[in-house]
Amino acid sequence: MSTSANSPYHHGNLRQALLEAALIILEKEGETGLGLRDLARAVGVSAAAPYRHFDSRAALLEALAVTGFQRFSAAMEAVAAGNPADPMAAMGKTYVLFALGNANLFRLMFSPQLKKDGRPGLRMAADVAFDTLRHVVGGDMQTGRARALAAWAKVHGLSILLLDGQIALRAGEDTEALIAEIIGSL
Amino acid sequence: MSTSANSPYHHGNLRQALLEAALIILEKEGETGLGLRDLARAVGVSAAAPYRHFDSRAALLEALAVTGFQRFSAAMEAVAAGNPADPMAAMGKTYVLFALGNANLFRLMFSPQLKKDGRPGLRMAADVAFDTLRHVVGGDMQTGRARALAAWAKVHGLSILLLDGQIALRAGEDTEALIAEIIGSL
DNA sequence: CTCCTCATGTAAACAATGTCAACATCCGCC
DNA sequence: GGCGGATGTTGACATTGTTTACATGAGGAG
Repeated sequence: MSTSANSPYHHGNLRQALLEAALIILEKEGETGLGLRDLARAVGVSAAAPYRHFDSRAALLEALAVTGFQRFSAAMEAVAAGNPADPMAAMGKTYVLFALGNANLFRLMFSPQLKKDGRPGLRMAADVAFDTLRHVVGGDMQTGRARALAAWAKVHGLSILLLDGQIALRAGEDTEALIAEIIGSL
Repeated sequence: MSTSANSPYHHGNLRQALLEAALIILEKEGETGLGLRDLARAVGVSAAAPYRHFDSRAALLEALAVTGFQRFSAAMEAVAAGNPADPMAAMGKTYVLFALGNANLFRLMFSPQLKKDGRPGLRMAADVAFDTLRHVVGGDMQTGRARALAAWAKVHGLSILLLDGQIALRAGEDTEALIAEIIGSL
């Protein structure tokens, strides 16, 4: 029996439940709205229980961001494998769509808060993600480095500007079309 | 006499003093480190005093971000006026250098927190800044819209990636040179 | 000049939050 | 069968943003 009707003293698999509930709250309420007490209540556990699995709220956030980077990497590899002809364009589109589809998670991944205090796990996950990205893009970061960085900057900037609502859609304009158009324009 | 030895009951010009001290603390400690009580203490005033000039901490942050956008606009117009030949490149470089020179202020300007709750003042200041930017870039947003947005995205993304330390400098590499190189690569 | 008003500042309190220490419960291994 | 450590609970503490009631004094009305 996993979760019996009367709440058992031991949750069985907290940590995972915390992370899942945290992800939902994060996307719905934003990083600020994700309080440890609310989270604990949502999972049906006391306020101090999360501390058995995460050293602090920042550690919880870090774990969340790490899963975000893993998911991000997976999406990137998948789309690159699916479009062997022109992986760059496909990856750029996926990059932006990932940001739009996981807005608050994406913001958390690049949160200055988290990297302010050490957080080596986050740094590692980010490095892994971008290393695979670099690897897929093509081997020579020597010669085409500036071009690769420019492409990355453009895609990342587009993601954030769209996320912040800074780039407004025109009447009857399609988001994906706009993304493709901007990415396409060198 | 500006600040007399015995602190007068009325500060004279709080609000301005608050904003200036807040800007210093912001750049030194980050947005999280900017607490209302610390700020009040830094200015030599009680913890509740700021509420006579700002409805909430968010309002204080908003005012700070607004000044940031004004300063940003001024820098942009100045550099555009100074380089009539090729304003685009000069503005791009200034854009990135502004972000690097006012890291936490720049982050605050694009903080999702602030725009989450109305904050029409911030929205207005941002629109004004980007309108002048659009105006300088060139009239036809109709035809060259995608190109303009792509340039904006590239510059903005480069700013954030550099800010977050995501783009690492190589040994003996100059920041400005890297910026110019990336901006130059279409 | 005097007085009175209102903007500005203070003090004390409240609710909420992250966090910790002391205690309770129970899973799994000898 | 019993014991130990992992896991969860309770209660408390410090800190923060914020509000309410009160204090101060600058500056105009008479």
